Amino acid sequence: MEPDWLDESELKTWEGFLAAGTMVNRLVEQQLKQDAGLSHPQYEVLVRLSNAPEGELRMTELAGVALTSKSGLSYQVTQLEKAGLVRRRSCPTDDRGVVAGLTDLGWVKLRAAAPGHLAMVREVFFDGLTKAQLEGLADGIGALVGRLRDEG
Amino acid sequence: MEPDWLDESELKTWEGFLAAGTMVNRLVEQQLKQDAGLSHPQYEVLVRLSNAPEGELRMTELAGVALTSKSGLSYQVTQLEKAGLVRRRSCPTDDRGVVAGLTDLGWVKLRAAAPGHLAMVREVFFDGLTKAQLEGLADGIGALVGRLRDEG
DNA sequence: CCTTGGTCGTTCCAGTTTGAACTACTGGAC
DNA sequence: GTCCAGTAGTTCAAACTGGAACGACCAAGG
Repeated sequence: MEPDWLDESELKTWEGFLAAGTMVNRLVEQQLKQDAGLSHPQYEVLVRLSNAPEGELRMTELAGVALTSKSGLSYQVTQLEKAGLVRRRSCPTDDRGVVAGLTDLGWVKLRAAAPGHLAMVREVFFDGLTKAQLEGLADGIGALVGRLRDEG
Repeated sequence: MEPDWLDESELKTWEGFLAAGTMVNRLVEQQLKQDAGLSHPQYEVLVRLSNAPEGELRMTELAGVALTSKSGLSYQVTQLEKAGLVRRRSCPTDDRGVVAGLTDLGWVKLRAAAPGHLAMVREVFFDGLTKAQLEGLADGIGALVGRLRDEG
């Protein structure tokens, strides 16, 4: 006997959720790579840092936002360091720790990349939605994220 | 002067959208790998094939659903072929073409993997949403997918 | 026929991702 | 002090990824 499978509407929602995530990511990725030479994860790192005091953050805090695994973050920060956009220094209060911080060039690069990125986000995400759809989507997403954050 | 940046609510929605996609994908991926030894893309291929007549589909049709690039699909099908779950044969009506089809073992594997996968999808996605939230989410996703499918 | 522009699928490559070690350190218990 | 379980971050191997280049084929026009 089959377990209760997804009904037609559920299936469409689930597949749509996966497809939308994939497609949106791909478009954003391409825009960033083309216009700024950054990958999406790299851009995310710059943004997180720019929102932190002094533009600095512990590695763990950076990874905690679930963009990638610890090792993935290590790799990306190394790339950004090679590009001169980010600098590592050891954490003064914990000798195990490392804090990554934006360099001047990092700030410049981020400011230069932001408008193009923003335009793409609007184009592929917000512009396609009515106000009501956006509200509904936001509500659902909020519920999802809240739940996922709890159960790990 | 700054371009019109996302307001607080928009930002939360956008970041949530990315985070939800990432987290859900990770959990599904882990479940499949652990319980069935399949990656999510591989499972997707099996599902698409199982929904096609005779359990067979042209490579292009498989790739068209935006799971991966052409080369990525080629790779995954090769992996599935090595595992004995999928078989390739040349397309009778087009000598360039290749049709991939489920083997008996492929059907068995898929049927065995489906319940666990379904349970995980319910757990991380549907169970966290009220009926109203699900409707809103479905509506928004539908709009997004419709729009993205058009503009490539 | 024979081009010619296009499609199909694979292969190659360089970049990226992941989990599993591994080292170095922390902070509490004793 | 000295354990010791746990955490921070890096490094490694193995897998996966997308794009570009490729050979094979189709199909429309002359």
